[in-house]
Amino acid sequence: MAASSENHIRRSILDVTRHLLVQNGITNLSMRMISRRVGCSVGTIYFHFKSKDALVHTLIEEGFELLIAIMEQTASRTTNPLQRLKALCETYIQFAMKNPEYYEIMFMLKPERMERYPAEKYRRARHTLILIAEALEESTRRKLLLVKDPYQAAHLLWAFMHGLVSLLQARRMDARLDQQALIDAAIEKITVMFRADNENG
Amino acid sequence: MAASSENHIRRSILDVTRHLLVQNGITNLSMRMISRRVGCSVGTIYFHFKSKDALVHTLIEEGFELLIAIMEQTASRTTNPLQRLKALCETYIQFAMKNPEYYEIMFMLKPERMERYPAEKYRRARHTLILIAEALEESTRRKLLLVKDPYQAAHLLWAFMHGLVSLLQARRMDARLDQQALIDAAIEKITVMFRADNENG
Amino acid sequence: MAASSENHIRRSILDVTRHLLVQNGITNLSMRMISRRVGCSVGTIYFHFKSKDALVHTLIEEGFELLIAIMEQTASRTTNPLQRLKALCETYIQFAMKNPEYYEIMFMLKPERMERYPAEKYRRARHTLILIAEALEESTRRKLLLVKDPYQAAHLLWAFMHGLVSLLQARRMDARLDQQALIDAAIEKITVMFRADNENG
Amino acid sequence: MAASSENHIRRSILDVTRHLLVQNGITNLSMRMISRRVGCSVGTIYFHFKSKDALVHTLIEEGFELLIAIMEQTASRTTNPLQRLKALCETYIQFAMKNPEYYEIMFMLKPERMERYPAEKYRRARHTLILIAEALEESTRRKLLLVKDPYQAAHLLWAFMHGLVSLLQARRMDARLDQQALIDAAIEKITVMFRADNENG
DNA sequence: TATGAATGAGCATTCATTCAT
DNA sequence: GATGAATGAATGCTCATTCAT
Repeated sequence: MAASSENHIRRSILDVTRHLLVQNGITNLSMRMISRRVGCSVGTIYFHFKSKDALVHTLIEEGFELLIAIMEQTASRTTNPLQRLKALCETYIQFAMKNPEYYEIMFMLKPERMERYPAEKYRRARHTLILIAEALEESTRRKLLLVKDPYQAAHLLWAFMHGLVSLLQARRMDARLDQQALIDAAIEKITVMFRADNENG
Repeated sequence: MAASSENHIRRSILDVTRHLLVQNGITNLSMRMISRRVGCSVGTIYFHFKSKDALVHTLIEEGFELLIAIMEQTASRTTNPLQRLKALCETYIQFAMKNPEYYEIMFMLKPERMERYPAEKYRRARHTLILIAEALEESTRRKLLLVKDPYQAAHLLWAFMHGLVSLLQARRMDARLDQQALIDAAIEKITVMFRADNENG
Repeated sequence: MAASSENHIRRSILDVTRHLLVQNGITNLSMRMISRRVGCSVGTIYFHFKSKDALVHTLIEEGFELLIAIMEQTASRTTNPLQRLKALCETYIQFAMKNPEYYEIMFMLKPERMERYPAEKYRRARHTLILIAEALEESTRRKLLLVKDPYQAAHLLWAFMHGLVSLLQARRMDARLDQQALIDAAIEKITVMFRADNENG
Repeated sequence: MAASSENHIRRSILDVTRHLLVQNGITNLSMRMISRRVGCSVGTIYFHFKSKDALVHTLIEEGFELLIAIMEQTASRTTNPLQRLKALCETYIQFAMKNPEYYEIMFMLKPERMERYPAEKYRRARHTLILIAEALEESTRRKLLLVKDPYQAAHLLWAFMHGLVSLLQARRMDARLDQQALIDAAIEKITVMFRADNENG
């Protein structure tokens, strides 16, 4: 492609922003700081991105593209719906733990504090839920699980996973507990939760 | 009396702060704004609280006292451990949904961005986990559930509940789903998760 | 005398202020800090002193009273005018070095920055100069020195001493020089400066 | 050119700061006031100077460069050491009287109140003392004066001059005395102080 | 006498953003 | 494409002072 140098600095800005996001959180993110770290002027950032919000939007979009890509890849790799469910959950948690900065802006911002971040962008999260719901539904069809409302159930699984990763990332869980053991136990419980013989009404 | 009028403004400051916390989050919380809303000068806030941090600390402490109080009350009200477990979870979720501002400063701040908030205060959250762990353990003793590591299991339950309430509060779940139905379903799953005959490892 | 408790706290305020003055200088002196150190409320200070300025005025006055007292005592103790001159200079320097806080507010404040400090208070410094001028004049009369304008000469001596003590107090002189040796040398030079056979015009 | 307009405002900031320094002293110097007087925003000052301290540092450095430059120029102009000594003293006093704002930040701040002002900057004052000491030493070598410890003697002369200019600047000397006459008398005494036949120890 | 509560103006500093060049 | 210069509003916090009690 052409414009390689412009892409280079644009990419730098995005990457520096991501790193600063992990370190300082979104609220301590400043254009000045980004420019200093990138080694360009603030004006340059404004040339590539309309505003600070636009810069963060771009990262949010990138994050969702990345997450959806790996979730679909995972979904397509396994035909057994139960195994697929487990794999999807593992993929989600892995994504969150490996990309805390993406995860933060994708899932941990409150909408009322950033009305300016277009809601429609966040709705892409549903794609992930649909993949999970499909695995639940197919499992039910094949009598491997018994799930009445797969879409709602997908939300419950999401809640579980989200709670786990956000407490881990916030380092709020007892440090004496083994992190991987917790994740493994959680994933095991996920399949248990919807066992056919558990449904009781 | 003097005491009541002095308490009045102090209380006002705390309450206004809580409300602003829900609206704007902790990072958009400003002393000026609090004073404007309370109808006093900034200096007055500084008369009652040493600093912005001290003001937030007071709220954090209040929140934990409130949560622990109702959790213990709940725990003491029910002898059947399975019912107690359920009641504890309901109480926790209710607390979070009714007091989003307390919940935010208690459970949704990342430590690296609030080093100045004394860690020891946050450790009080463990009291809640211990109450849950005890219910799990007693249930196991009475063969109502089968939980190998009750403390770890309590963390898993906590993660589930935390994920649920934080996604609900952030309005990130599909609005077409009924909120109360989701909560009920979650609580039902919680007991299912540790059914005796589910343990397979 | 009666009013002992009131005097006690009043005295405390004055003494604490003096100590803070040495540590922080006049500009970092705050009513809050004084009250904290005294262990009373700010209001109490305002009961005893009309304002921060009035408090400092009181100290300035105290300082001048003290200085004038010891200068007069010194003057009255020695009849030989040359010895008296030397003793007066020694006394002045000693006062400055032992009471840096008094010295600061007495001699190191610029009038344009504190118009509110009544000039007439500062004029009391002239009493000191007159004692020195008298010693110079009497020395001249007795042909021990040759001083044409004793009052101007007193000002020169004052300048010398003031320069010495203020540079020493500000720790601006080379630390490798012995402080007492400098003072001794200065005092020696003072008598030399007005030797009869030095006058050449 | 661009360079001239950028320098223009930077220079304005420095000059306004100097003027405010004379009027109000360093402690009453505020960034707001500077910006108001310059006619720019506070942010602009912060664009040109990292902080208030950095701004003052720049002035301190400027002051020392100026003083050292004219002292060296004076030193190089006269070969006769006695005349050189006199000229150096005149130059020093002139500098102080003409640049009271530089003089204040260079010589009248107490170190405990300005720890942040790098000590190494102040040590440049010694250069001035060395020039004076050299003149004293050469005068002694040529038997024009008799000075045992020229470096200490230079400090004494400095003290004398510093006392004179700081009392004059603070307008603490009797206003009826002629200022220039005082300065002249002081300079005359300076040479007298170290006359060969005065040394008696 | 003494205090606790309150105020309003002030402080240094940082921020997202703009724009001529 | 990119920058340096500038802005105005915001931030947390401190200050001397007042006054009812």
